[in-house]
Amino acid sequence: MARKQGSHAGTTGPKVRDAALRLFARHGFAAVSMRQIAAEVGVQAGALYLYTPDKQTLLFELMTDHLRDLLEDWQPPGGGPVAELEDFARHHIRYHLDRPDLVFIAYMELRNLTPENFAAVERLRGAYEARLEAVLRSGVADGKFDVPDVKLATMGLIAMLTGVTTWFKDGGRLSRVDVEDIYWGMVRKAVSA
Amino acid sequence: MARKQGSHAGTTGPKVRDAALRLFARHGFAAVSMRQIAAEVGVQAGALYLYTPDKQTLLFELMTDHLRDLLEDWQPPGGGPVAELEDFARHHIRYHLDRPDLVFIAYMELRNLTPENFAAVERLRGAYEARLEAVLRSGVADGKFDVPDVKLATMGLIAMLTGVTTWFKDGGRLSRVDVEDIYWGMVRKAVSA
DNA sequence: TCTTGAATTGAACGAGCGTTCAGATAAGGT
DNA sequence: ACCTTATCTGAACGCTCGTTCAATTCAAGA
Repeated sequence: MARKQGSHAGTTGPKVRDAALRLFARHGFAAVSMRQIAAEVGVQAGALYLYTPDKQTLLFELMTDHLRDLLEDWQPPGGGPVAELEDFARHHIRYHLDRPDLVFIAYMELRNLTPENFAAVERLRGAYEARLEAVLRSGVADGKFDVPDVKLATMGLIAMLTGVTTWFKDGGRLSRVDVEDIYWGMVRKAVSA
Repeated sequence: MARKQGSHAGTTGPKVRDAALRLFARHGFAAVSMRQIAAEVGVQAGALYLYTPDKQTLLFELMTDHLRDLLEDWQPPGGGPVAELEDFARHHIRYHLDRPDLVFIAYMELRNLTPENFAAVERLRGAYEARLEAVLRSGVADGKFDVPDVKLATMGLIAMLTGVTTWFKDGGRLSRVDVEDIYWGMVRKAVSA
C-alpha cells in the first residue's frame, strides 16, 4: 500500500488531465467525482492532488491550455482579407474537429469557474474573436466584404463554424475537407460585398 | 409543522419548474440540489416529490415542453422559400432571445438525460431542424437558393442563429430588431443563388 | 360545523462528495 | 548497496446528496 510500480509524474500527470477531459466532456464537471477520475487513471483519489491543487483548477487549466493552443494555431497569414478569412475558417473547423472534448468543455463549463478564472478564460476567448474581427474589418475597409456590423458578424460566423462539432462524425456522408469547403462557401457568401 | 398557509398545487407546481429552470441554467443540472430548488420555492425538499417523480424527470419535462413550444411557434407561412426563410430566421431569434434559460438547458444538459429521454428530445429537435431543411430544399429546387448540401446548411444556419443567445444583452448597442435584420441579411446571402 | 383529503414538514436512510495526511514503497542518484 | 525523495495508498474528516415516509395541518365541499 504505497508507491506503485512504474509510477512517474511524467506519465501520471498527463493521464490525469486526459481522464478529466474525457469524463468532464462526457458527464459534465459537476457530475464527475475525483474518485472517478482516479479510477480511470488507475490510482487512488488522494494521488490526484499531487497533480492539481483542486478540482476547479484542473478544469481551469484544461480550458486555458486549450484556448492558448487555439490562439497559437492561427496567425493571420497575409494575402488579403479574403484569403485570411478562408484560412481562418478552415483552421477553425480543423482545430475544432480535432479536439471536440476540449471545445465542448470550454464552452459548457464556464459557469463552474470562479469569477477570476472565468475572467481569464473570457479574455483568451476575446483575443481569438478579435483575430476574426480584424480580418472582417480590414475586408470591409477595402470593399471586399459587406457586413452591417462587424462584431455581430464575428459572433455569427464563429457560432456557425463551431457548430460543426455538434453533428460531424468521421466516416459519414461528408469528409472533413468537404465540410471545410461547404462552410467556407457559406462564410464567403455571407460577408460578400 | 405540516401543510403551509396558502399552499396549493396550482401555484407550487409552476414555482418548482421556474426555480429548477433558473437554477439549472445558472449552475448546471448536476450542480443544483433538490434542497436548493426547494429553498427557492419556499418549501422543504420532500415536497418537491409531489410535483415530479425525480430530479431527472424535472429536467426532461423542461426540455420537452420547450421543444414542443418551439415547434408550435413556427409553421411555414407560405409565400415562397425566401419569405419563409426570413420568417424562420426572425422567429428563431425572437424565440431564443425570449427564453435564454430554456434554450441553454436544452442544449447543455442533454448528457444528463437517460438514453430514452435523450432519444425523445433528439426526436423533437430533429423535427424542428427538418422544418428549416424543407424550406431550404424547396428554395434549391426552384433556383432561389444555392447550397452544396442542404443538411449542412441547415445545421450551420441554426448554429449561427442560436448563437445570438451567447452575447446579446437587452439595452446594448443593437436592438432586437437590428439583430434580426443583420442576421437575416447574413442568412440570405449565405444561401443565395 | 364537520369531515375528508390534499399539501407539507422534518427526520431519517445509505451513499458519495472533495480534500487531507501519516505511513509505506519504489525509483534513482551516489 | 545505500539513502533520499518522489510517488502513492488507505483511512478518515465533515458534509451534502436524492429520495422516502409517518405525522401534521390547512382548504374546501357537504
